[in-house]
Amino acid sequence: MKIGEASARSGCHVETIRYYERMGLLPAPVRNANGYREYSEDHVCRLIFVTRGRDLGFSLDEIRSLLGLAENPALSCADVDQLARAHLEEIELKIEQLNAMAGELRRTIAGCTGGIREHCAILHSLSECRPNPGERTRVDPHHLTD
Amino acid sequence: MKIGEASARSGCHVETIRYYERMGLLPAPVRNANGYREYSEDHVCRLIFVTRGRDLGFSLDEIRSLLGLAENPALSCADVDQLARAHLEEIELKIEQLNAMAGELRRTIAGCTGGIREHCAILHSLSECRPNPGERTRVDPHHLTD
DNA sequence: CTAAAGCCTGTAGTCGCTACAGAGTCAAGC
DNA sequence: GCTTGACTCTGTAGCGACTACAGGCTTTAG
Repeated sequence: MKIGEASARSGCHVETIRYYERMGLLPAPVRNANGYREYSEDHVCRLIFVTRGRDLGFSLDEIRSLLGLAENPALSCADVDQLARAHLEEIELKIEQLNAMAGELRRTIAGCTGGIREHCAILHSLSECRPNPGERTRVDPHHLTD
Repeated sequence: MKIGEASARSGCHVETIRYYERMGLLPAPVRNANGYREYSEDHVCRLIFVTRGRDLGFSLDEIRSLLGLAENPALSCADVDQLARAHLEEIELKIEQLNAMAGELRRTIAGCTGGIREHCAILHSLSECRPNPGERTRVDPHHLTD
């Protein structure tokens, strides 16, 4: 099948498929006479593997590891398990941080009367000068969804 | 004060301070004879404003808006409020998605016996070929903290 | 036969920084 | 006075995971 069909079957944009090939996550398919990529079922399965890993929040690097593990039957499942556990911890941390952010936002919104600017709790809370705040953690607000 | 002190006072890396200036989030400070930037208390406050907005998950663009609102006393608090509410919704969505991810990871981890590869639930769950999966959402797993 | 859709390569843009390179400046110690 | 190291400057390139072109080819549908 051509890249368009592989895209439809895997749910992966064509540009992303070519990107994964460049990144070494997808083996380069054979080309037919006109130079078009010709994909097999295996490619689609692999694309789904990658896509599904991304959905679970794994980085491409982690997925590369998972693919390596999946293709080396001599290795034990424990490696995979450990990767997943580490990843779960990261996600849990992130949820915690987001909950903290949401709580703070709710508080500041609750303090806002929707009226006069001088009393706006949000701007006030943002403007508050904290001397020597020290190290802070920060959560990336972007790319909520594709 | 020089950029190093502004950095210490605001908790913002020096490179980030210069970056915010380039991005128009921080007014360019005066320069003294040697060309060094000379910051005022106001600059530090503004840096803290930006930093705090980032901590709450606002994008630099949103912070630019907030700064505009904060500096235009004619505008009502309602604009600020709306921005914050929209942002809160995004965060709540993100938490939901992360919870779903965590749940799925926990399930696959629970199914893993830690033993023989053929029975590894994680690899199996990733490999599962789903025909025509349709549109999926995806959460960026990166930049948990700085 | 023609127009649109699909495919190709290569490169640049996104976001919010971070990390250099290569140069100048300044304060402290010898 | 001289050296050393810390600080500052500008400018540019890199990160991750794509996305979006430009400019050209091929295939397909009407």
